[in-house]
Amino acid sequence: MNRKVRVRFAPSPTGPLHIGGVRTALYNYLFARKFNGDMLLRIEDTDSARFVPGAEDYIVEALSWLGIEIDEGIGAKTQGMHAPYRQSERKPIYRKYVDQLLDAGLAYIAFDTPAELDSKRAEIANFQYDAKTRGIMTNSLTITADEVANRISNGEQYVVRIKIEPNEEIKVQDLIRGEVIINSSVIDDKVLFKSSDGLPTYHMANVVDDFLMEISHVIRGEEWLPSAPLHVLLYRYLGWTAQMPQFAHLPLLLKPDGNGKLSKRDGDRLGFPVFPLNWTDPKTNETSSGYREAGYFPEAVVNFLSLLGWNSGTEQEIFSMQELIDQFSLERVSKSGAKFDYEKGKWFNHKYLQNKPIEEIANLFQHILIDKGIIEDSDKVQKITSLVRERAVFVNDLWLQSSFFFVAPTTYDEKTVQKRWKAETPDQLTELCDVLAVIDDFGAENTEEIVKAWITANEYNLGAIMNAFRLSLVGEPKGPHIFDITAIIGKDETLARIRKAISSITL
RNA sequence: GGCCCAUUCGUCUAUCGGUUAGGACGCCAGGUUUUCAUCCUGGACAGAGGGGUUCGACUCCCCUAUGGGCUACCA
Repeated sequence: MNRKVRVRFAPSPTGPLHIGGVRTALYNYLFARKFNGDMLLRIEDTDSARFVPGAEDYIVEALSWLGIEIDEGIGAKTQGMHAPYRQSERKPIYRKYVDQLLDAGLAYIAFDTPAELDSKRAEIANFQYDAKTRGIMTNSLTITADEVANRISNGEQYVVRIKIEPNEEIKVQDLIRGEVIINSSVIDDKVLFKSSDGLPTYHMANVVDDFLMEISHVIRGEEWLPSAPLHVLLYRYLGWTAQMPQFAHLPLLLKPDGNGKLSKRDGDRLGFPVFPLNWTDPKTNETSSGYREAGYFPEAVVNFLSLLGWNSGTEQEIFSMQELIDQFSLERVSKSGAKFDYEKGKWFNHKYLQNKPIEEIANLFQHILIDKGIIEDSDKVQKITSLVRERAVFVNDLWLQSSFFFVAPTTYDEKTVQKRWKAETPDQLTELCDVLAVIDDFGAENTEEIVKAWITANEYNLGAIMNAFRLSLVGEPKGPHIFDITAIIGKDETLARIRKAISSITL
């Protein structure tokens, strides 16, 4: 089939977009771009009870942050020819197709209340509303047309159910899994439409919209695989088999430990984000952390996610969005669920932090400094950044790695004092101050040369001097090359720190 | 319970009947270093089990086990 590739990401606005949803959106996007197709964003808000304010904006913002561009629908520059793209706003569209099924005898009206259904389920083990049981239920198949009309005109609520013929092998061609066959007897007469709000359910709305929006490929999570045969049937009942999209069901993202689908709880429990952006639940005020606020680069998140369930077949690990687009294929999506490995996610961010231009990283760091009330010229910030960035995973780590450049230590690491601060240390450091005080060129190389010559001349222990020196400057046994530090903080500050250490460290 | 999907190092994965089963994260060791980290080098670590098919199975088939998903007037 040679039709234009059109895919959609169709989340339900019931809360923040889960990271698994992000991956689904990403794969849709990569597929669309690869084949010069269209990426649509449609909001599936047919369940008015579960609507959460702000969720839709969140979805749009998250995709935008990640660089997943929407060509058509919600969040697109121009809405597109199939507007509206919010199912609640498409309400008038669906009724016609529901009636079409009803008129053809492929669906029927049912009056059973939720309470009645519950009691049936309690009464009959494994109760399923289907060919075997619909005869004992209250519906247009068991009561007269007059009574149906009567009940409706009396304002009684009803649903429309699909009438599934039993004992038929329904085949679903899945681009990732191959042919999946399900016997129609195990599918129940799903509700397609509810009179209470005049809206279709997911299954109906999904099929109707995918048809009307000319969707060519449905790429969605594996949790939809069991209902795919129902959708196939719906396309057939509606007479749209020829236009039916191709299906691809993605493997799920699993918990890092143990088993099961990755959930919000796991993030809280294991201490990593499962959402792209921070989110505050409008009802409970509960907040969930996001990758963006945790300091991730969107490119790193995209790269990380792209490899959770797909691989290029090469040994390449770092991919730009364009490289992903060029190399992506559904055939190379794996079939089994992928456990979410947060450590690897950090590794990706580390890589991106190293590979980005130093100016860009320094600029981000400068904003962090400003937030802390530290004003430094960008030249100096860039120098410091280049000294410490290789040890940072996130931009925020730069502060942890370099705060001593900006703020003199006020305490000295106890263990290091024990190990490095000897009885003779104060005298030696006082001597060091004298040596440093007369250096004109305080550049790293020159200072190092002079200090080392002094150490050699006096036959001091290099390690002993240097470690005490470091402790004075940093307060901890960490940090870059000592003379890179002294060069940046300058002679006066260096001397002040040594003197302060001498006066405050007592054995 | 029923139905569906899946199963290679701890994790993400390569392998599309013949390989010393490869890479990456993590882990361990060594090296670099005045410290910590980075980095470099090396190492340990895998085909769930049982039957077939085949000259030959990680690869194909079946069974079992295990894991996951679905089973709503939720998506």
